[in-house]
Amino acid sequence: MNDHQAGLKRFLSRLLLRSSLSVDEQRAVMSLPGKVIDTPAHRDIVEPGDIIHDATLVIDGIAGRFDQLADGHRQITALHLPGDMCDLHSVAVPHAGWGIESLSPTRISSIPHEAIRKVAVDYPGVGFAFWRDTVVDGSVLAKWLSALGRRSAKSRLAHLICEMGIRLELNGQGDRRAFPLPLTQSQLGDVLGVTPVHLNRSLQALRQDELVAMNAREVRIIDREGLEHVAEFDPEYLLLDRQDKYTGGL
Amino acid sequence: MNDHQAGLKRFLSRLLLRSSLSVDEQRAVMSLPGKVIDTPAHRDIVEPGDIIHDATLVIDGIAGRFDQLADGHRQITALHLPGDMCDLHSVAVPHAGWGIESLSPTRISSIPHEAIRKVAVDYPGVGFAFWRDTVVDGSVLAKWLSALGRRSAKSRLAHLICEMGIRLELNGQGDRRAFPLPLTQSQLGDVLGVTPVHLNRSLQALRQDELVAMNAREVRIIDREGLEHVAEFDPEYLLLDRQDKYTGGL
DNA sequence: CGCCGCATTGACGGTTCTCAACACAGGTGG
DNA sequence: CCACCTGTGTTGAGAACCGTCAATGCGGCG
Repeated sequence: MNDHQAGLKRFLSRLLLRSSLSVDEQRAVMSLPGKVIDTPAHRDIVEPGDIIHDATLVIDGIAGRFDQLADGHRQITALHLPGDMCDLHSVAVPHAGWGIESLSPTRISSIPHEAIRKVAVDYPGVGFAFWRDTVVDGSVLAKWLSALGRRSAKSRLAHLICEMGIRLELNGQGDRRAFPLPLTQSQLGDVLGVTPVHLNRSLQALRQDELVAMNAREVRIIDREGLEHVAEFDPEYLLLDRQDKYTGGL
Repeated sequence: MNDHQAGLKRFLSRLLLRSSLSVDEQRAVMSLPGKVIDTPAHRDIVEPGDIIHDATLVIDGIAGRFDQLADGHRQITALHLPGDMCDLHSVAVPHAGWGIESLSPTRISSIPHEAIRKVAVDYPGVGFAFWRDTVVDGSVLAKWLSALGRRSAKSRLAHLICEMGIRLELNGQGDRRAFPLPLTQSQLGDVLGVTPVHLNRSLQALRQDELVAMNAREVRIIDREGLEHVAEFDPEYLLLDRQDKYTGGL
């Protein structure tokens, strides 16, 4: 199995987490074409304002969706792990108001919108799974918005660490108590809406409380329960159960 | 035409803004069933955690989607105007992690998911329009996230006022310089992630700068250009143009 | 070795929160 | 008609959170 197919397989697993797909439907997803591209860290994969014709599937590394302000400051609005289709929503809305950047060295597969659309139309169950995947993306976005509006930086950082643990565990990259997270403090600040300096201080507060030990490469959670308490973390918003049990199989 | 149909018509206009639909497809949307319900202000229409079987179409008034914290504080994550389907995404994900509340006295129509799903499957173009509508919702969410992370309260308030002007103008409720906005300062604070006290002070700053005059019922923008400058407002994220020109008509 | 990006620390200032008080309008019951 | 109540808007003072600026240390890499 080549890298592109390995990425598709992870993407398919992600879909199957929330949607039932028949063998035919699964085969249709697995037969999507794509071109593998390697990028170093800190590169823009999609520039804000582009009109795009291909979706970006993360095979390895971490990518970020961001919004850019006039002064050049960035707010990262989503983190994308291996198996995530960064901009599945771009299939419906090709005019990118956002950008995508590689946060760590990243291997991606570029998949033509046209092929994705054809699968969605030919297999309504897959189309529904795509729609649902977009909704999951929005659910995470809403939770981040709520955290940014109502929680302290320390609590937001704890929340993000809890979330990344669950998502990476699902991907088979470590488990929820210890996992790789190759992000700089500056990038974490761009996610959480704080400056690098303040992120550093928030992190030290978590270390001081003996909740977590982490560096630029990996996270070790010392007291998961305590961390979840600081974060008020409830993984429900990640929608980890089958959603189609309520929708007549679609 | 009854109220339910009037609401559907506005919803259809919203879809047509971004997606082309054939006469048959439009008729399918207009034939969706629904039950009209009136609610006073400050009522929960959907409780967080519910499993829901009907989507909520706003016919009149303003509704808000919110996330609730352990201490009872709310963060409003979306505002829904007449013609908006509050929780179209619930068709794909019926397990609500969010809640919906009426912010002003509101008339809604409750539309069975089942009917919406059937239309989406029978008419792939409509299904695609639904998906696209969900993406627009996410685009606004991302812009709000970015504002919350990177802008001052004053700038965020200015941004929200600019956005509401455009959205209400599209609805035929006033124009972008003067429009009804029946929200309390406390509710605006819940949208912008600030306390009512600080929202009041941010608003006074805008009044001081002679940018806007507003009360609990309506907004009059005195200097739209100045306001957009404070907000760094660019309406692109509202995706007001036809998106299907890039997607082969879907 | 020297360079560069990143983590860390300190001092200071601005933004926003909390707590508290008061004004005002609309609605309700006497 | 008036007294009262409640929700909302407004203002002030002090504290907590977070940003800015600046300097230092540290590790990887040429």
